[in-house]
Amino acid sequence: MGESKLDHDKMDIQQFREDLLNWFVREQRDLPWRKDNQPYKVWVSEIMLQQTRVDTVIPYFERFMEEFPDMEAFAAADDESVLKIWEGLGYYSRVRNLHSAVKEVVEHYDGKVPDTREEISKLKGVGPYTAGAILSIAYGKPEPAVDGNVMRVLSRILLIEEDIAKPSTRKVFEAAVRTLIDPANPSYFNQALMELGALICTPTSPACLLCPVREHCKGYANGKEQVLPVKTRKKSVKHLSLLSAVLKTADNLYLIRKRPNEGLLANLWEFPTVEVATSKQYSTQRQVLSRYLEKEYETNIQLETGTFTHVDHIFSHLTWSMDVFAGEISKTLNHQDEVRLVTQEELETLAFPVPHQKIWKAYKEIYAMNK
DNA sequence: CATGCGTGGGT
DNA sequence: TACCCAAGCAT
Repeated sequence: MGESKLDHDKMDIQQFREDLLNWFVREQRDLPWRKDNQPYKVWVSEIMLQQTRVDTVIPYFERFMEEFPDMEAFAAADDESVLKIWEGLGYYSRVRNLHSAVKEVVEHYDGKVPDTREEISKLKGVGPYTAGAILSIAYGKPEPAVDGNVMRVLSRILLIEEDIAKPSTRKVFEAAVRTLIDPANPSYFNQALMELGALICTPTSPACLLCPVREHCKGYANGKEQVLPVKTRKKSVKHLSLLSAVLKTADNLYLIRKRPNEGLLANLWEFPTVEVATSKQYSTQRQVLSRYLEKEYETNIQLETGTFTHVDHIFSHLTWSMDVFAGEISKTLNHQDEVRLVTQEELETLAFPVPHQKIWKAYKEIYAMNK
């Protein structure tokens, strides 16, 4: 008597919270964005961490906070600096949206990050996960922050077999978190679930024997920890062949152009590049590229006979196979927004996608112009 | 709801 | 090699 199912679950939930949070207090990693809970820092770190590993983010976060220590500093930054500090981190629309949203907060929220889901969700780039993360970590609010870690961890603990690849499934886990979350410390609860997913309850071969909440785990109890979460995989990637050129004038200026302001690698700079149907012989490639460049830039261009490098790059949804020529431009051209002739030093202040960084690195090594 | 959007690491 | 994965969001 008095041992209703609800009472039993309540007891279990309290023990679960205690075991989880004790583990987190003991084992959490020392990360630069955990030094304090300033909303701005939490916000920046959460945007950087979207689909991105902790080890990758750390140096970016340090540089970011050094250059833009507060929202006012970041709001005042120019677009090129904003893109440059994100160079190599990927998903570049994140920083464009963050810049826009921080300016919005500085100008229309009196410099204070909103503390309700309703208001914070209006900011560009702040979706359901990021809203919950900021609200719980910076403001201590009992809001779910459901990311891939949380879905994996809770699918095992609660033995939830819904397909986590489906967008609608997130709601199931948000409901679960609302039941489980520790009202006394929502910040640690949410972070602990994610930390557990990163350190113990990993995608492959979870370390169940080291798990602080193994006794609460239905997946483990049923021998299903290896088959959870259920996740359907997606489509194959498309392969593209590209020809690219590093073009230099007689007075050592390089031709670069800005990519379109939306879509893949939006607003980043690149060496002139053209897509071709298939990879062909160098002589044919050289002809195709030469014709393209002369038509595009209406200037005389002399390409070297063979390519100086080949770059393969794998994106999440497509691959580039790039053959790259070096060449000379015989005439200068008018400066435009999208096309520029720049010195080596100027070039290196601008943001390039990784494959073009590889091209530039190979070019400098081959033409012995390091330093 | 499905798709596009980066990059680097792991097996 | 060829996947799969990582603190998602906008459209």
